[in-house]
Order: sequence, then C-alpha cells, then structure tokens
Amino acid sequence: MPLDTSDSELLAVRAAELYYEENKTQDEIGAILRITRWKVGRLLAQARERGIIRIEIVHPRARRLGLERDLAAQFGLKDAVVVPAPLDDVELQSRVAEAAADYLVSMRPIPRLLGLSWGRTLHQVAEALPVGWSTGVNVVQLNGGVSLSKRPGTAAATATMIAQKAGGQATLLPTPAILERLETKLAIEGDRTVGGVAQLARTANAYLYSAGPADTSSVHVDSGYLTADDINRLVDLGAVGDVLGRYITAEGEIADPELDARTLGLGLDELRAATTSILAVGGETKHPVARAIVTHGLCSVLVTDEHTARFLLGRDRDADRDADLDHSTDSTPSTAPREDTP
Amino acid sequence: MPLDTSDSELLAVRAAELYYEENKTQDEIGAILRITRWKVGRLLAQARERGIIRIEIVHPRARRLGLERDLAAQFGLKDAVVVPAPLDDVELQSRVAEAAADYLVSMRPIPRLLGLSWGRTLHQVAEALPVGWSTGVNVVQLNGGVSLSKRPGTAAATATMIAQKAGGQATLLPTPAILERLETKLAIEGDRTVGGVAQLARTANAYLYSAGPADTSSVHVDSGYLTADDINRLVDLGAVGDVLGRYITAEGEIADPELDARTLGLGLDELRAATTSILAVGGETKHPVARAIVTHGLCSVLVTDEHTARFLLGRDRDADRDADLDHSTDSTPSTAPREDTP
DNA sequence: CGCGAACCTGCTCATGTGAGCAGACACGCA
DNA sequence: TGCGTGTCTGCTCACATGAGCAGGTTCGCG
Repeated sequence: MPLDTSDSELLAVRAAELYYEENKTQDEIGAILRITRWKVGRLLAQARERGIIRIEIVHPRARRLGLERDLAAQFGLKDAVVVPAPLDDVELQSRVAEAAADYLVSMRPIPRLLGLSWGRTLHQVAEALPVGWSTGVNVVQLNGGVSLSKRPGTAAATATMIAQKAGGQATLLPTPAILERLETKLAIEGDRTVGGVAQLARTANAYLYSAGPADTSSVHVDSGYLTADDINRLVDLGAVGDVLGRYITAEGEIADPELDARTLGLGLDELRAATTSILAVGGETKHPVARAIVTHGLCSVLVTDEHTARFLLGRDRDADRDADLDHSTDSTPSTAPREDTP
Repeated sequence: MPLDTSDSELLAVRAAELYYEENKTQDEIGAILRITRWKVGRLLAQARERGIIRIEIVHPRARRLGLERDLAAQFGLKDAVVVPAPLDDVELQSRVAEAAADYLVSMRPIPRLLGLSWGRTLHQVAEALPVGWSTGVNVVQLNGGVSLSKRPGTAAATATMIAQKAGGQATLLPTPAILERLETKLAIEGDRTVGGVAQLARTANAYLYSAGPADTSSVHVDSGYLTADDINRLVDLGAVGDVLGRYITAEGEIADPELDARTLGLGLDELRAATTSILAVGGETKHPVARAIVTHGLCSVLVTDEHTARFLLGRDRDADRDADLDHSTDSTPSTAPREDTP
C-alpha cells in the first residue's frame, strides 16, 4: 500500500523538484502535472511551509536571522548577531569574533569612543578588523589587564590594534585586574591618571566586551589573579562566569562583593546603564554566563553562535524551523546595526 | 585579518539571508545594503551558482532529477528515476520499489501486457502499487520461480498481486528457475503450456525486473537452486550478478553458458531487444550488476537510488553540485514517463 | 600614453509570480 | 430539502524579477 500522506504532498514534491531543481516556470510545471499554474504556486507555498523545501545558506559568514530576531524580542536587545555553528569549537570562537568585527565596522552612528574589555575573543575581534575599518575611532580600556604571568600585554595590544586600524588613539588602563588588598585598589583608583581613564571610559559611546566561564580555564587563573581554589569558592557562591573581570551569579548579581570591591574597572551598574554594550561570546562553556548577562540587561547587543542562541531561547538544539513562520510581518532586525538613515 | 574571499561574497551572503530567510524583495534588500536592486539580483544569481544557497527537497518521495538526466544521457536510457538515499538500507529498498510503482502507475502509453521477473524488490513494488493503479493490465512471468525451499509462491504472488490491483490477469510460469539437467529444461520448454507462456512473454509491451548480486545472499542460494560453491565458481568466471536468473559478467555477457542453458525464461538478447525494460535496483551490493546492465543496454529505464546513480556515473559519493549547472537548456527528462500528449 | 577588450553598472521591457477576490463545491445542521 | 459555513478553484491585477542592452570603468598591452 502506498503511504498516502495526503494526496497533494506528492504533487507538491514533484512541483518543487521541477521548480527548484529544473528551473521551470510554474506555468510549465502546471502543463506537466496537468494542473493550473495557480495550483502549482499554492503547492509550492505549502511545500515551503511544511518544510519540504529547505533553503539553507552555507557560508562561514552567514547568519541566523530568525534566531537574531527571537533573541532581540525575548531579551529586549537593541540588536543580535547569530552565526551558524561550525563543528570545531576553535573555529566557532573566531566566527563569533569575525561577526563582532563586522558589526563594529557597519555600526551607525560610528562610535567615536569605544570602551573595551580584553580576552581571547576580543583579541580575535581586533585581528579580524580590516585596516582602516573606520576613521578616527578612539579606544579606552574598561578594566585592568596587566597579566601577572604569561602573555603580558595582550590586553593593551588588543586595544591599540583596534584603535590603530581605525586611525585612532587607545587609552590604556595599565593596572592589574584584581588587587590583593582593597586599600591598594582604592589607592590606584585615586591616582589622577587611572581615575582619568575611568572617567573617560564612562563617556564611551559603546562598550565591547566578552565573558568568561567560572571554571579553571578562565583567563584569570591563567593570568595569576585567581587560583583554582578561588574559582571553586566563587562557584560555591553561585558564580557562573565573569564580565569585565567581575564574577556574577545566574541572577546577574555580584557573586563575591569582597572580591568585586578589589576588582578594578567599570562597574556592573555602569555597564547596565550603557546604551550600547556589545557582548561577544560563543561556546558551550559560556552558556551560563551568557544567560546571566542577557536575562539581566547587562548587554544591549549580543554576538554569539547559534547553539548559544538556542540555549538562551530555551530550545536546546533541535526544533528549529517551527518558530520561523511569520517572516516579514513584524519588526525587522537590521542586517547592519541601526542605520542612521530613516 | 579578515579572510576576504572576494569582497562581494559577503554581500551576496547578506543578500541571500534577507531574500530567502526574511522574504524581503530585492528592492528592499538593495535599500538596506545600499546597492541597486539589479545588483542584488546578480549577487543572488552568483550565490546560487557558487552553491552558497543550497535548496534541498526533503521528502521520502523526492527524486534527483539532475542525476536522472545525467544517467539518461550517459547510458542512452529512455528514462531514469533516482530517489534520494536514506541512511537505512532496508528503507532504501522500499523507496526504490515505491518509485518503480509510481513509474508504472504514470506510464504512458499504459502497457497492456507487463512482463515480470520476481524477487524481494519486485514484491515490494507489487505491495506499493495502489489497488486500481490501472485498468486491465495483464502480467506475464518472465522466468521460473518455484522456490525449492522456503517462501514458496512469492514469485506467483508478486505477479498476481500486480495484475489483480490493475484488474487484469496474471499468466504464471510455474517452473523452477534453473534445472539440473539441460534435457529437463528443454523438455519443459517444449511443453505446450510453458512454451505458450514464453511466447506470450515475448509480446509484452514492457518488462519490469530487478537484479541480484553475485554473492551468497542471492535469492538463488536461498531458494536452493544454487549452492554457495556455485556462486563462488560464478564469481571466478567473472559474474557480477543475475538478471532474470541469468548470471552476467561486468561486460554484460553470460558468465557460465552451460548454467545459462539450464536456466528457464526470457533470454538476455530478448531483454536487450525490448523497447521498454524497466530495471528496479538499489543498494551498494548491486552496484556491479547495475553497471553491467546499464552499460550494456539491458535496460531502457532505470529506477534506483542516488548512491547507485552516482556510482554508475563514475562520481563516487561526494562531488555533486558541479555538473548541475546548465539547467533548463537541454533535453528535459519527464517527471512522469513519456507523456503521450505532445 | 593610447587603444581595445573585458568587465561592471544601471537601465528598459517582457515575463513570472503572489495577493486578493468571486464563484463552485462539499459538508453539517435544522 | 434548504441554508450557512468553510474550503477549494480559477481568475484579475499589481508587483517582483530576469534577460538583454548601452554606456562607463578598469585593465593589460603595445
């Protein structure tokens, strides 16, 4: 017995084949299948709805606009960028970084002063930016980043690279990220120069930062600011990861106020208050931090991969082409960030 | 550094996203990307050519028209039907059978008398045919099929089922497939009744048959006509599989003339001479026989799966969307078999 | 520097296509 | 049977789209 999943389905398939694979006109298809061209059109529409026809854009720089829209809607973001996830996890990181770079380039209005965090992801963003990506964008570091152990100066290098490539100046914050004693932190903060940088950071038009997971692979352990034990203690306190060096819980709160007080740089509330704060984050290990950030208004623009996006939206992996129906009706997420032309 | 695989590629991707995922018009896309709508159209065309936009028809009953065209062209077939290969090998068999059934149903002109072989595949074809698939199609068996051991009567059941479902009569050939002694075979052949069936078979408008691999999984071993040793000997003689019970080599010749002389039913040359001979075959084990058959004109219509199709075309697996460029220009393979209307 | 070839761009125009609409049809209920 | 309701069908019409073409640009080569 032929499994007759509705008589028309087979017709729809035949029509789809002739239309998409053979490039025939709906009229021609009508002639072949002995139906009117309008019926062909309807069959095709139906086939598209039912997911029989799958259109995919295969390109490393492709994006998932449906997910972007959903993210923006669900978390009240100004904008979202979602890149398709490659199999490789390293590759994923650089895709996200590339996407963030693209976003910066096409940002309107151009941010004259960009507040910057540091880390592996942001360094990749800097590398992904083309020379001359903008004209005269200055950069200011948001949090301390002098490494105690290896790879000294990557924080500074990131900031200067971004500024240089746009023909601008970088203002660095050449201090440790976390101080051992509160007094030292306050003293440094009080320093005229450091205070000036902090002041400048508050006037930035946009912030660009990443986030780290609350585990021993964190840069803070690498850099020597925290020990594995410190991390474990933070996790016990509910920490899911760090933003600008500050460890937060799933509820978006500071995990350890004492530690936080010793952390130098822009505060969480200042970040939350910013009009444009771009979070670039990808990978499974960062899912919890990412959720904490987007659900508590710490970022206004999210650049991430599709797995993270789905995680944030509560649909883990699978189940995709369902919520993708009402195209083109509601609000339109910009391809480029907010155009200044109406 | 941004991997600049041609500047326009990124634009093309963005355009494709907006066009296919967001259902925007090319005009709107032009406005967003700040290019003219004609350029958008060209970018899309380019993206389609380069394979950035992949359109796939996901359906069990879908077909691969590109491969069908290529098969028909390369082997001079009247028609070809290629079904997408599922992961499962059992599933694959029934897909091919379904496709063959579909083909029979939509065949024009309707074959008043259908010559039929037997086997697992053809039985599935019979099952896949809807009741009343045609009006008054008679069936005649092409080769003997009384099983010596298990599953007696499937050969007869296949033929009668197909005939009954079309409201026609089945003429059976109730003899063994292979006789032990040549004299017996000649004697049976000389019998008035059997001779009459053979005579009738020669007048069939179309033949429908399958093929078996030359290994011990063959139905002939199952049925007790041949032993595993016989098969091994045949393989040594160059046999790649059987058609209508006759074992052939890769060159399309009879592998063992002595055995063949003892095989009852339609001869290879008669099959080759037929105007419409439909081969339904799928699965990796049958690749060699399938090749022998199509390269030596033993079938005029091929129904198979996409892996087999690719194997036959000499492009093993991968490497697909290359030879798929010049759509719509040259000869068009019919969706349904040869229409009788012009 | 001058010239032609190849390419790209923006256009006109014919064709392809989807939204929307009125009539046909089938179904359930009184 | 009559009537309303919902679905399906074929149509008109406005819009979207691709082919083809002329002018402009870039590039290589003499």
